[in-house]
Amino acid sequence: MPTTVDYEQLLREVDLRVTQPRVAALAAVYDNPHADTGSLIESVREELGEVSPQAVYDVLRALTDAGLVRRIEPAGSVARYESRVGDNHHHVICRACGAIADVDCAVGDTPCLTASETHGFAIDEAEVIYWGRCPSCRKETRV
Amino acid sequence: MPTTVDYEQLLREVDLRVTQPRVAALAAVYDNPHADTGSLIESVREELGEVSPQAVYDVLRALTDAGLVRRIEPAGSVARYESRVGDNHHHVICRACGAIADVDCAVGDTPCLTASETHGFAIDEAEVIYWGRCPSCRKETRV
DNA sequence: TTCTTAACTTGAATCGTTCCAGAAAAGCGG
DNA sequence: CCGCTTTTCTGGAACGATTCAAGTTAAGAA
Repeated sequence: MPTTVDYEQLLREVDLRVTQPRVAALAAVYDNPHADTGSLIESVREELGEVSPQAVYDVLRALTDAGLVRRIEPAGSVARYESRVGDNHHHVICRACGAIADVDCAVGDTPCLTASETHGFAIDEAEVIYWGRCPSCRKETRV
Repeated sequence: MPTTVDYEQLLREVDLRVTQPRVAALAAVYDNPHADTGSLIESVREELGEVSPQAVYDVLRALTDAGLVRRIEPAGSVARYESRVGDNHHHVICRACGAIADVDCAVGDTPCLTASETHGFAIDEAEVIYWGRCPSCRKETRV
């Protein structure tokens, strides 16, 4: 579990000024995987008191641009953020409740990076989303 | 190239009433692959005259629910629709201009359907998006 | 044709997100 | 430690895609 000092270190490494909202937002993303912006705003507020939503939006954008966090936008959902970056993992999402879980690459490190026909595109990332139903939603349907 | 009769046939097959907006919207999706809702509304209006945006929204939802068209929502983009359904193909999207092209499955029919660790999820679809730069945007950068 | 149901119109509302101008704070050189 | 410069944060408003609600119209069955 990273400490405040670790978060400050991460920020400095990407030339971002160390501010309370940034440290708190970074910690919130680490503590709440796949959380949406609203949840993160709440987390930051629990830590620091009143903070404007726009500040959190700005911070998340800065963190995303710097590569410290990853923004994911599943269809039919609001933007979500996660702290795992650069390891080429994917996601499995429940159609019913929207729950998200991490899935490591099925085949080696960059499995789907090789499309059959690229139409001349220079591909730099393959994003994979597995759609299905999570365990608890499967139970509910059976009842 | 399907005709109006073909579209009517498709609608009847899924127990949807045949209406002018529906036929026009279905034709629009076939004629404009990966078009967003706004473009489809325009296409329908060129065909039928004044049609309310909500009608097109409703029609597209009905067509999507019926499985006649597929709705895709790339991150950072509005909803788009395509007529290719049920063939498990994927997409390559340009980060710069948002252009979308179809990509057939790299490995057989259901390549990525086998995640390494499913967390108990019942997976029914694997959605793959290849992110990169399209040929024309690559040219622009070089200049 | 007549009836029933589904579909369309009109109008407004919602919600996540972004933009703007001004105030505040952090970092840095002195 | 002090003041300056730059960046960030605040507060408010705006935006745009999508959805909701109520009433009217049209499609398909009897």
